[in-house]
Amino acid sequence: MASSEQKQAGEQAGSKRRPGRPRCEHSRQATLRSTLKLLQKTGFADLTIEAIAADAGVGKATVYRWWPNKGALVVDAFASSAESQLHFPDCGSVYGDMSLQMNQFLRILHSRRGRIVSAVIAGGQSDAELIEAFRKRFLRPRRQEAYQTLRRGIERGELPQDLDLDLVLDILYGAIYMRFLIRHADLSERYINQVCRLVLDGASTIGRPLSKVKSQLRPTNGRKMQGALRN
Amino acid sequence: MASSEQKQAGEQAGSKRRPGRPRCEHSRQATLRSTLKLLQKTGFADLTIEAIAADAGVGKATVYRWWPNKGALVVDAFASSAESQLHFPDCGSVYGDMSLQMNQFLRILHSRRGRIVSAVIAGGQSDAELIEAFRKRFLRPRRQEAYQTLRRGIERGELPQDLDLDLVLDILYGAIYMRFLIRHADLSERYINQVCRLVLDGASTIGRPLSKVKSQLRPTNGRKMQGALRN
Amino acid sequence: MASSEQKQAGEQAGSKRRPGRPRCEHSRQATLRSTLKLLQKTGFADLTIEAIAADAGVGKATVYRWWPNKGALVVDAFASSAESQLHFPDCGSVYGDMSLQMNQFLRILHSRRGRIVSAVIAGGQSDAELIEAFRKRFLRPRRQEAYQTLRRGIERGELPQDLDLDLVLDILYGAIYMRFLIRHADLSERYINQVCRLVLDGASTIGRPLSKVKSQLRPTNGRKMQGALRN
Amino acid sequence: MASSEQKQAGEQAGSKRRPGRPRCEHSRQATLRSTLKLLQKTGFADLTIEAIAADAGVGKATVYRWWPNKGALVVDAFASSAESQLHFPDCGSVYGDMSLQMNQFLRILHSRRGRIVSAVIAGGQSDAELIEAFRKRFLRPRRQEAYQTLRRGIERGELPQDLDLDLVLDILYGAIYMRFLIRHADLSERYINQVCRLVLDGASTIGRPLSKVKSQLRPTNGRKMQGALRN
DNA sequence: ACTTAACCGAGACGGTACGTCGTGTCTTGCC
DNA sequence: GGCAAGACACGACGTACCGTCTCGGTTAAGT
Repeated sequence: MASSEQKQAGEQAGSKRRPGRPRCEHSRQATLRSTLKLLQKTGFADLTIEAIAADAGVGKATVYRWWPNKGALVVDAFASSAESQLHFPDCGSVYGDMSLQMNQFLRILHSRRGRIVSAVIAGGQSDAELIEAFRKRFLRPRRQEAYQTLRRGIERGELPQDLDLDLVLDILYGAIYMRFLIRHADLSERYINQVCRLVLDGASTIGRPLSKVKSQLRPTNGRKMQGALRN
Repeated sequence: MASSEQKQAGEQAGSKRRPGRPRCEHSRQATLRSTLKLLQKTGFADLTIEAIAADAGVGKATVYRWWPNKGALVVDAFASSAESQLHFPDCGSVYGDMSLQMNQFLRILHSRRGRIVSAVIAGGQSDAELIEAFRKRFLRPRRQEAYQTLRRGIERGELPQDLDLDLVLDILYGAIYMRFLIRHADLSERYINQVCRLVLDGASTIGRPLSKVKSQLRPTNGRKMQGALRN
Repeated sequence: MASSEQKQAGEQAGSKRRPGRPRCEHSRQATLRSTLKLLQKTGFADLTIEAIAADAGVGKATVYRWWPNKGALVVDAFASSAESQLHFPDCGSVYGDMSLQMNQFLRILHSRRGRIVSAVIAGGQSDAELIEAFRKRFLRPRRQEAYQTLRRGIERGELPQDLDLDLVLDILYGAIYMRFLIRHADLSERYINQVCRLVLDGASTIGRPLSKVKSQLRPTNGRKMQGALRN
Repeated sequence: MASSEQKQAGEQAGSKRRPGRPRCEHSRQATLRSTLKLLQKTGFADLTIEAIAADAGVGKATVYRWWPNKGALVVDAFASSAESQLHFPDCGSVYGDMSLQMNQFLRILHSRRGRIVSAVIAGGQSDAELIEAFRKRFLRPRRQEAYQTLRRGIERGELPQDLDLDLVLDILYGAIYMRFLIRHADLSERYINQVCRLVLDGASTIGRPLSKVKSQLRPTNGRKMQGALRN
């Protein structure tokens, strides 16, 4: 994926311009633009290079020259659309910060960009580079900021010190992704707030990684485990 | 999707056989079997109906006669294979039952059939009928059982009476789906147990739907109003 | 072709009715009727057994039970439509009789049955039985009568005694078939009259078979042949 | 039909190449060659584009890009193979020239290419474009030459000046086509010579169009009005 | 009246070819 | 040498008929 980046890096490394006409920036952007546009209409599986090239007024060979396959192109297009960074405020409570942040995410999912997110995740199920790009360009940056939010909560004493941050964030966001992808129930602001409250409340008491917890991991008998529910 | 079911249901409803030669059950099962077999090798996008028909020794038209598209076929195959695999035991505690069931699910996801789950969800992002079939044939039946598990917990007093069951289940399973689909962190037994503990613990205290909290329909019930319950 | 005939003959030969339900005459006629109907719309190549069966409200297997292939069915249908025998008058001159007879034929070709004639000839190009049936059921009966017409002309002295009748008839009717099949020029009554006159005039002088003619068949030199044109 | 010709003509007319890769002449000829080859084995109805493409080592889409249907392809193949085969010589007499040319045609019909002629005429009975292509690519060019042959005969005085050339040619060739297509009698060299003699003899005396006969435009010519000329 | 056997309609079956579409590669002439 | 245009070999698509095969039901002759 993102082959254009690599090739440009190659140019700079040689410190000498390649001969011939340099690549046409206009074509590149038209291609990315058309990719996003069509992706919102048709989904990843039905997206065709042919249609993108036609829509962009670009030769098919030009597309293949710069992107090795559909996934790489979609990744590039997706990354180039990461326009407005999300705002992670500090409003004094983990619940407030997280629910605000998650509601921003919700609005993205409900916007036209949401179709692209689902398309990228869908495509990523059969294209390792595509899902990797999704993680690197979309998930990770957001998560870095979410870490800060949770750490502030720990400092404030709202959350235990040895909290497994990824655990909490996967639970929180997993609840969103689930309804977003499977669409079996309403993905509303209210739902997000409920998720937030339940998970953060659970985290505030027992959210530490099990490795540091004294109790058994897997009780040999379900009956005996009953009492262990409260750790 | 799942057209064979519907047509057969139609027969039974009319209580009178349709005229003409009845469908060949042998072909149906050979088709489903080949679908599963090939899906484990190639992934959803590269799976072709042509290959399925050839592998099953079945005419292509026969496949199209009973399944409108690749997705419906895959869902049918998946559902028919996974139907009797996931049990919700009663071992005396919500945590025990849920973590056991979720670990069963985990094993499916990690088996070769896991590819099928991700394929169906991926395909469903651009095919409404496909994701609907996934919900109807796979998600919903299991969820019915999960409701029972949670209700037993309520009866035992482990969970509050007015708990929003779907909320809890979406949080629990969302955490699994997230790591399964985005693959950014290890989807281990340990992870599942942690999720289970955190979420059920959170649920045991504050997981009631807000609407019921505000209306206070049944004040005689032993519910404890949380001070933190706002928004 | 015409397998139904053969089977019925078989019944009679055994002088004992076969057990079981006898064949349904209604289905047979509906099939033939639909064959003619569709043949007028689509031509031989595009005619399908499936469409015939559907149009006739008859099972496909019933068609195959009684006719081994499309050609045989078309032959039967064509033969069953040989309703009105042509009228071969005796009006005192070969020209008068033949032109009248050919004009009757012209009207058939221009009617809806004309499409069937062309379809049968077309189909006959890749189905020996079909063209044989055309000869036997359509061409031969007409030719028998045409022989009479020409023989009357010979008796009257209008045509030479040793005239090759088939030669003359093939020239006369060939001119019609050519324009009918290739459709490069108008196939009109006037054209037929012209053909008739030219050919019969030619026949009246030199139409004897060459075997009885003294002159060389193939002159070794074209120059010398010039005078031989008049025999 | 014959689309390649037209498109190439279009190029030349615009005197400017179309953009994009030009068509591959090698593929075109391989396709035509395979068409002829297979047509001699299987007949028109059983000929498949799929087999042609496979035999020619050509993509099926490439065939469809240049020929709209099987018929057009067959006509193109036939025309391109028969173009330089039929010569109208000038050996000093109409009879000599015509019989020689008709015998050349006879040899074609009796060769393996004869199957192609009958296939095209057969296909043309349910495909107007196919028979039109046959006329344009095969019949018309040859007829132009035949006109010359007959006109030479007129100049030499062998045939009357106001002879209807198409009438004579349709009678001559119709006799061939009839036996060729209906196959009810031997289509031999002897037959052709007989036809030739009879028809040309008939033409030499009365083959003028009736319209011109009645108007009597040029009474100086040595035409003998026939008493039998009525209707 | 009952059995028997062949008929019938409907339509599913394994196939084959259809004509279309998208893939990724290639060849042009222009820039 | 990049670029658009578009032809190319390839392969899967979803459809239409082929000729065969079950089905349940019908129709008569022979018991």
